[in-house]
Amino acid sequence: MLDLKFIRDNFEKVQQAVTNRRDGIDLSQFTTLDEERRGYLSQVEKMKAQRNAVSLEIAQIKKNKGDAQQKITEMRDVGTQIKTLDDKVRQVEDALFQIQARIPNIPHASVPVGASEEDNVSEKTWGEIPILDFEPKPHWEIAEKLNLIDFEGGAKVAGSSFVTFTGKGAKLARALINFMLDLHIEKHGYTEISPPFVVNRQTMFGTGQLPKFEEDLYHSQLDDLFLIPTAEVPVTNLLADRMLKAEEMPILYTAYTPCFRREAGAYGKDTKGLMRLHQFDKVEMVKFVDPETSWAEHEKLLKDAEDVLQALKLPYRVLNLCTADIGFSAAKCYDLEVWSVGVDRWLEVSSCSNFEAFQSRRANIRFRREKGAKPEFVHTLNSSGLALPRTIIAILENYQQADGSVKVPEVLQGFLGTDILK
RNA sequence: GGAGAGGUGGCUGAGCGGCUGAAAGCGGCACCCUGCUAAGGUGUUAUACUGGUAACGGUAUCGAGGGUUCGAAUCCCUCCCUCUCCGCCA
Repeated sequence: MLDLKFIRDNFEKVQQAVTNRRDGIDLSQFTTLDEERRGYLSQVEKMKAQRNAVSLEIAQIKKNKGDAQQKITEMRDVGTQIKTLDDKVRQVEDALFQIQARIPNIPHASVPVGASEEDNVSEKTWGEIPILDFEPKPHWEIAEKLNLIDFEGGAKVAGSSFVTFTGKGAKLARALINFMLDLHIEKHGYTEISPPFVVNRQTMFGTGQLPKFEEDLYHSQLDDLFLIPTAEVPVTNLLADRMLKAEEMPILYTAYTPCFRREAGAYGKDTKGLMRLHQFDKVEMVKFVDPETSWAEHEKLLKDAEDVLQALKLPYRVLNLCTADIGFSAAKCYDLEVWSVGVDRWLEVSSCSNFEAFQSRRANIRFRREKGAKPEFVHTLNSSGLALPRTIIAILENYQQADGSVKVPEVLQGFLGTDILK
């Protein structure tokens, strides 16, 4: 969320950002509402000041055993007027907030302006695309043949786009989770968090999923609780309403969680195999940093995510997402895409974003630069490190052998207890 | 699910319906004193919105939302959360 005063003072800039993002939000009411709000506010505050003053007088008069009836009657009227004006203020503020809460973050200057994902800029590629001397199979065929995944079982117990990992497939997922967590904890200095997989409305607001994207979330009406679409949500909000000390930052958290997404509007897309699921596993990294350092931390975060792919020896590229493609809350976002020979395309396995103060303002995560200084909002960042299903796709497809077996990436062999899946 | 206790500033913790934005302590900051170590003294120290170039004002905020009242941290109602005990269950 952007600061109200910032929007007021930089209205053109905000409008430009909205346009560049191809975000449909209509800002035309903002200025009117903002001015209306301040108008009512100054009116009602004057009346409250008067009421406060007269109330003191009444107290004095009563203390001296005088008759305050006249003033009390006057103030009774003022009180009623205050009540009506307060209602108006609230109404206007609600309307204003509806707009404010839906305004996306301002893209950083280094974000390419673009109209669609076509305009994302490839910053680098790493690794060699494997050349197979046989016709590569897609992962769903490999997985089914090796009994790693039960696609029908998932569909039966839950519905389409839910899968069940079985046997070595389940263990491969667990191996990946352990490998990634250990890497981030031991090599990259993150602290492991195992958060709730279910969160309340306020928490979803804090990271920006609400109010705009409610239809993408699984929701329990009875409790007004939501299944998390990413660990970013509970982990970032873990520090909501906190006042951090400058010296405790940066705070680095990593967490494994399942992620639940309704994928509304994506029906019929990527229905084969593991490409797009309603539930998937992911290891996430979250950072809370001093605003001065957040862009450097963003690059380091990207590196931490890349390390996973490099360790797995999977070829990938880094995209700098253009204005039309970055997420609502992000000021800048790199996507990591792995190449997979079976499906013959790039697959997104990580988004690495800097949110600057956009989330911390919503979740009220602050710090003091030094003792006695004014509180400021921290900057938050996060990156997948990585999402499992597409990583598994890439492993199965890129490591497949002519005989139908799959070699296990070296770094996973210890976790999986074997060097070949067959 | 049943019974009880409680939610106040960066933290701990007081607070008869009116001079309480909120005692006290801790912590922080500034200064002073102290010839060592340790300590001691004085002052100062919330946030947001809003008006103003500024100086400086105004308003709000004691879990949330309503209500009573001229006036609510303080009284009433509803809800949320935390803790303790009991029951049930991984």
